[in-house]
Amino acid sequence: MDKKRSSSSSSSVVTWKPAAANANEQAPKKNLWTPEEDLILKKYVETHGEGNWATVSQRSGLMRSGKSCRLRWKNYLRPNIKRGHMSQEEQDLIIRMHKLLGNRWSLIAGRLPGRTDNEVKNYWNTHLNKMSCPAAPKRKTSHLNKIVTNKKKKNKISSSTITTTCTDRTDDDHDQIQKKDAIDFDHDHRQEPNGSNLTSSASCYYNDINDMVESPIFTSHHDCLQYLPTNLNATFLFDHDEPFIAADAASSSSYLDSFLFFEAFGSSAAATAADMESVLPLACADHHLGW
DNA sequence: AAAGGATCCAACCGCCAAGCG
DNA sequence: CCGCTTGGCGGTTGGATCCTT
Repeated sequence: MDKKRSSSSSSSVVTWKPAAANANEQAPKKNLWTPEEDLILKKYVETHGEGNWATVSQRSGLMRSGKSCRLRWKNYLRPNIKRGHMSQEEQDLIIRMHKLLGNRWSLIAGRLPGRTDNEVKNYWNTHLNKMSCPAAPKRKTSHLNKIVTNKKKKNKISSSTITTTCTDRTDDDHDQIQKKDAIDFDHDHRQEPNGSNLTSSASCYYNDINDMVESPIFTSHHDCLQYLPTNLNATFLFDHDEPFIAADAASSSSYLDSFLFFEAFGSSAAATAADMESVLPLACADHHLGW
C-alpha cells in the first residue's frame, strides 16, 4: 500500500494556499512550496551559496522565513537528495541505528546517503515504528512528549531512553510516567534511581527498558579495552552528544564508530577483550583511522 | 457515489548551542 | 559576560490522499 502523494516540488501539483487571509499581508508564507518557489530558491542558492538564510527571503523575493528556506533546500532542493522507496538495506540500517542511537535522526540520516533526517524520521514514524510498536497510537500525547523532550534536551541525554518506548498509554498514566521520568532521568542531580551518584567515567553503557544501548565513549584505546566489555560493572554515564567512540592515541584524535561495536557485540556483555582486540583494528582500518 | 476514518509526509514550531560583536 | 543572530535538531501538526463502509 503506497499512499504516496505527489511532492510539492512536482510540477503537476500546485496546492499552496495563502496562509494569510489578506493577500497584502507580508507575513511569511506557510504551507507547501510551489515549483516556482523551489526554482527561485534553487537559483538563489546556486548563485549565492548556502547560509544567511534570514536574508534569502528579502534578496530572492521569496515570501518565506529563513528557516523555511533552509529547510526546503536541505530536505528537497540540494543536490544528491534521494527520494522515494527505501531499500531493504536502508530499512535494516535505520532499524539498527535507531536501536543504537534512538531518535537522533540527523545521525541516522548521516549514514544513509541522500536521505534527510526528516525523511528518516517520517519513515520511522509511519512504517518502522509500527512494526516495533504495533499498538502505538497514531498521535502521541503532546503534553507528555513535551515534558520528556524538554527534560531530555535539558539534560543532554539520549532520546533513545525516552521516546522509543511504546506509548500506548492513557492520560491516566501520565502522572505515573512523569514520576518515573523524574526519577529515572534526574540527570540534573547526577543521580541514579537507586540514589547512588553518577560519576564521570571514561566509558558508558546505558541500557534502558527497551534494551537500547548508548554509545560507549573512550578516551583511549586502553580505556576501551579496559572498560568494554570486560568491565561492565563500571559506572556508566552517557553525557556526550557525540555517539562515536573517541580514541586519542599518539596525541591524535580519532574516532571509532560505536555502531561497529554494536554490530559486532550487540547489547550483550558476552564479548571478551580478545573479541574487542579482534574487531578494533578492523574497525579502525575500515575508517582509515588506525591506532 | 459519498462520507468519514486512516494514513502519510511536507512543513512548521520551539528549543538549544555556537559564533560573533 | 551579555545579547543577538544563525543554524540545527527533534517533535508535532495540517491537510492531501487513500481506504473502508
